[in-house]
Amino acid sequence: MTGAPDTVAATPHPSVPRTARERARAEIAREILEAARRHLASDGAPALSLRAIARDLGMASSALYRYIASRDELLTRLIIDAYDSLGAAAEASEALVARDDLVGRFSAVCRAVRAWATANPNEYALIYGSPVPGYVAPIETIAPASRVSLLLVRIMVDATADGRVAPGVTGDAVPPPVRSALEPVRSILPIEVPDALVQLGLMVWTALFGTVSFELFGQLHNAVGEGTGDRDAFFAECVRRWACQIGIA
Amino acid sequence: MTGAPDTVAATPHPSVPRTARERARAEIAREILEAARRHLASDGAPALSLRAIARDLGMASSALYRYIASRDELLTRLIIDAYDSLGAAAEASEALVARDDLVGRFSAVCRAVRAWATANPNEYALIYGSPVPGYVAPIETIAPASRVSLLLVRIMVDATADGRVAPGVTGDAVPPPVRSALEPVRSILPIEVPDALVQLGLMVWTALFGTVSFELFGQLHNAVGEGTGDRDAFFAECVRRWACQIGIA
DNA sequence: TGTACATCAGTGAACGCGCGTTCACTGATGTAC
DNA sequence: TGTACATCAGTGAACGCGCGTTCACTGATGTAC
Repeated sequence: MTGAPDTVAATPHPSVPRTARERARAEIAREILEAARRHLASDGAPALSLRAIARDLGMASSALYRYIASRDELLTRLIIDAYDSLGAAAEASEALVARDDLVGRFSAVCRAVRAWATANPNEYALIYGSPVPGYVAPIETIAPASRVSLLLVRIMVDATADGRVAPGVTGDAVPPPVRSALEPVRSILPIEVPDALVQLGLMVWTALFGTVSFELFGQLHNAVGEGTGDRDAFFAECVRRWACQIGIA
Repeated sequence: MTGAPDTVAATPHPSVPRTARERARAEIAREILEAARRHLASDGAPALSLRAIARDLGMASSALYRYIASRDELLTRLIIDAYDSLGAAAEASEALVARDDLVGRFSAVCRAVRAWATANPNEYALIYGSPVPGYVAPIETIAPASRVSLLLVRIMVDATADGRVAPGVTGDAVPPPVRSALEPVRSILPIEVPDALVQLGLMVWTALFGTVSFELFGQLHNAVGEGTGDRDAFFAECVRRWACQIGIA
């Protein structure tokens, strides 16, 4: 693992591995992840089996250990992958909207989250469902996990900067104990953002994923219609009202 | 299973089994459920093992099949149990509050849900976490699953009946597609309850469990403080604002 | 009250399965002279 | 360009584990006469 940095830098394509062995290795590493994703998508995380992945790739199960340290490490990679995939989808949708259309940006994020979750239910369950007992997510997952919330945060920051937060929110104080609870988010925000907006932002963030989880995990049964477009209409109405609640509409 | 109804009705304690065999059977059935609950609480649903339960009770694993049909059936019983336990806790808390104190009743329900979930994280994950792949909840779970929502519904009905819903909610219409999506809940509600209140009620219900899930499943890490009382303060503030949102405060 | 028979809880062995991980090994690929 | 050695991907057998479920059986409890 000492390597030779300048040798690498001297090659025409520094990011592409040079030797045949390295190319093969990268390729197979990719195939392992792909197979793992396929199994995750079809059977869910609890049923993810290293032996099944090895079978898929036509190799001995022990060979996987040249590429991954353990099942937990593979799970971690899948978790990071899922967060990144969701984050990228949300960012792409949000980027299409004009910067000063705050409600549009907010709606785009919400819709993207729901669409991604619906398209990738097992990936969604992996990151937003019940934690696997005994598994602890390492630090590397934190950054990817924050991508969606960062988008929401930026919308609130922009709203504050442009003076477009409803007066009902700006003029709304928050008790001292709550202020202290909000410290972690506060610390990454400009002081101009009012406490109430931070609180409301957290509530809407939580409500967004709560709604998506309820829909995906079957909790809306007998509560919200399942006819054509019913769920879509309900969700759209939620989004509209959330935007009002954080005072950007 | 034909039985003799009048014989049973003639006994002094009709609900108590008569013969020694029946008493023993009921007792052991209870012990099995208790052991299952213990394992669920300590290791979580995915790790629940019939053999482990049998070991706990000092009996052969095959003997369990005199009491349960399969692992899935046991899971179903635990799910019903969990819903009932949560429902009973929420009902008990809510019952202590004066009927005309709508905000008090609402807060009591919210706090009870969070308290129960915190005290029984694996039970909570069983009913509100990611669904077990391949397991489908049978109809018997529906009624127990509705106990909490029924409490919330009653609060909204009472609020409507007493004319105590904020005018901002009463005078708020909802687009026709949303109306259609809300049909299932509407059908169990008096016509007087405004559409907007139904929508808002669903949103708050979803937000409540979304918040509890986020806290329990570790998603609030780096978002809401974990110092003494921080989470309590944040949750209390959420509850306060939810009450405003549904227009009862 | 006593006997003959039916019911049924519980046993223990077995089936058949799949899993994660380790280890000594082989043979191909890469490297230094 | 050619040879000697080091690296390392992949193999296949094995370890040790646990699981849900079935089945023929035994012996105690209950029932009918």
